[in-house]
Amino acid sequence: MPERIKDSSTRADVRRIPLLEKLSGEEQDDLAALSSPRRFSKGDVVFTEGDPGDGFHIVIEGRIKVYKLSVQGKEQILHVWGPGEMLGEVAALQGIRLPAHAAALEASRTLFLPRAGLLALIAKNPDFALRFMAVLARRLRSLADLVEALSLQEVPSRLATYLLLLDSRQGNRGRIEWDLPKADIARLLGTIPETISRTLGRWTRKRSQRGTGPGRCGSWIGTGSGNWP
Amino acid sequence: MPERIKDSSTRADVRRIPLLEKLSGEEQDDLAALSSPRRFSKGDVVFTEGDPGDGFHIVIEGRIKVYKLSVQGKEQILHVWGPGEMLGEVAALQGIRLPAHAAALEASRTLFLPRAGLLALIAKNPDFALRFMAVLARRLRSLADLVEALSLQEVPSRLATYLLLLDSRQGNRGRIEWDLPKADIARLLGTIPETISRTLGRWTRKRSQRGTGPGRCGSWIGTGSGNWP
DNA sequence: CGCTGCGTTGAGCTTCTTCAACGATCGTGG
DNA sequence: CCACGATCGTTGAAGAAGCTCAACGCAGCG
Repeated sequence: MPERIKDSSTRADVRRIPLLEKLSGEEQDDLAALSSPRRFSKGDVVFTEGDPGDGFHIVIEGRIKVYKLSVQGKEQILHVWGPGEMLGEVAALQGIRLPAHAAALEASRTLFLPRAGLLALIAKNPDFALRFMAVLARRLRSLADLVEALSLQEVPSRLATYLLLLDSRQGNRGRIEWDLPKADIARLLGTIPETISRTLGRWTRKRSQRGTGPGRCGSWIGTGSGNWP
Repeated sequence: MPERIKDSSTRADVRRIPLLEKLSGEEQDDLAALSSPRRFSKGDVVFTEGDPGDGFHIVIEGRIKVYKLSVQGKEQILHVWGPGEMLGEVAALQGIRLPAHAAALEASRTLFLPRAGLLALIAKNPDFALRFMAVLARRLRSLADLVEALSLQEVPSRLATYLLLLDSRQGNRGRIEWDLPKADIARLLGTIPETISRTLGRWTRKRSQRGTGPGRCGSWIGTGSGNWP
C-alpha cells in the first residue's frame, strides 16, 4: 500500500514540526491528509512574487531563501529558512498574492498546506493561533533588524554582526564556518560579493599588521536585538 | 463626577477604534476600564528602544513615528501611525523589550492598554485575534516593502514612489501636499533632507527645460506592492 | 527686530558598485 | 588520468551615488 506508506511518512513529518507537534493526534492526521510533500533541488524556485497565496510551505529538510528582485535583477534576501520554518504564511493567511520569491539553497523537502487548512487550524485551535502569531512577531523583528542594518549600518558593520551571529550559533568560539556561499551572504547583507571579499581582505591585512581584530573603532557592532537574520 | 466623565470619553474612544468596534459593549467597558488615555505634545517620546513591553498604545488622534537610531544618531523611521493604529503591539504580545523608539510628530492622544488586557482579548475573542493577526501581517508587508526600497531602489525611485502614494491618498491628482516635513520624509526614505531637496530640484529643473516629468527612464517606479509606508 | 526652524545649494569626499581580469577548486567526460 | 568548463572567490581601476559640512535664504514668531 504505497498510499499508506506515503501517508504515514507525512504524518511523521508533521509530528516533528515544532509548530504542529502540540496538536492532537487527530488534528495531525487531518493535516497530514490535507498536506502534500514537495521536493526541490538546489536552485529550484519554490514560488514567485505574484503567485496566489493559496497555501504555504513548512520546511522539513534543507534551506530555502525568500528574496526580492529589483527591476535590474539585483537580489535582496529577506530570510533563509530551515527545517520547521514556514514560507509564504502571510499571503496564505490573507489570501493575497505572494509578496516575494523563494528558492531552494540546497536540496530540500517541504510540506505544502493549503490555505483552508491554515484557516481551519487557526479558527479551531487557539493554541496554534498563538504560536502562529508568535511566528509573525519573530518575522517582524527580523525584518526590522534588517531595515536597521541596511539603513543605519555600513557593510563592515553588517558583516561583523553576521559573523558574530554565526559564531554564537556554532559555538566553536573563534573558528567560524560559512553557512552560505559568499554571494548569498552578500545578497543577505544588501551588498555584493566583491564588497564582502574586500572587507574581509582589509581586516585580515590589518590584523596581520598589528590591528586588533576587524578595525579599532569601538562602536560599529550593530545595536540590533539580534533577531536578524 | 470627573471620574465618570473621563470613563465615558474613554469608552467613546474605544468605540471609535476599528480594531475594537466589533467587541461587545461589555468587552468595550472592560477595556475602557483597563486602558488609560495619554497625551503627547509634538516631539514627545512615547517610548524608547529597550523599554519593557508591558502594554501598547492605540492612536486616537495625531501621528506618531516609530523609528530606529544608529549609534551615530542617524534615524530611520519604520512607520508613521495615525488614528486607529497600534504601537508596540509586538513587544506587548510577547512581553519583550520594545525594539524601537516612538515619538509624536504632532500633538497626539493615545489609549494605553496593559499587556494583560491584550492577552485576555486575544485569548477570549477569536475574532479580535484574527484582526490582530491581520495587523501583524500588514506590518510585515510594510517592512518588507521598506527593505525592498532601501536595498533595491535608489533615492529618486523611493521618492517617486512616496509621491505617488501621497497623490493616490489625496486624490487631488496633480497637486501634492506634503504630509510631513521634508526632514521626516528623508528619514522615512532612508536618506537625508539635502538629498531629497537636490532630487526634487533636479526634477523641476529638467521639467522646466523640456523633460517629461521626473526623468525619462521607464522603469524606476518601484515594483513594491504598495504597502509601504 | 532678531531668532529659530526649515529648506536649499555648493564643494569635497567616502563608500560602494561596476566592469574586467584572473586564480582556485571541483566535477565531468574524453 | 588529465583536460576542460563551470562555479566561486579575489583583486584592481574607474565611476556613480549619496553623505558631510558649511553657508545662505526665508518664513514665522517671540
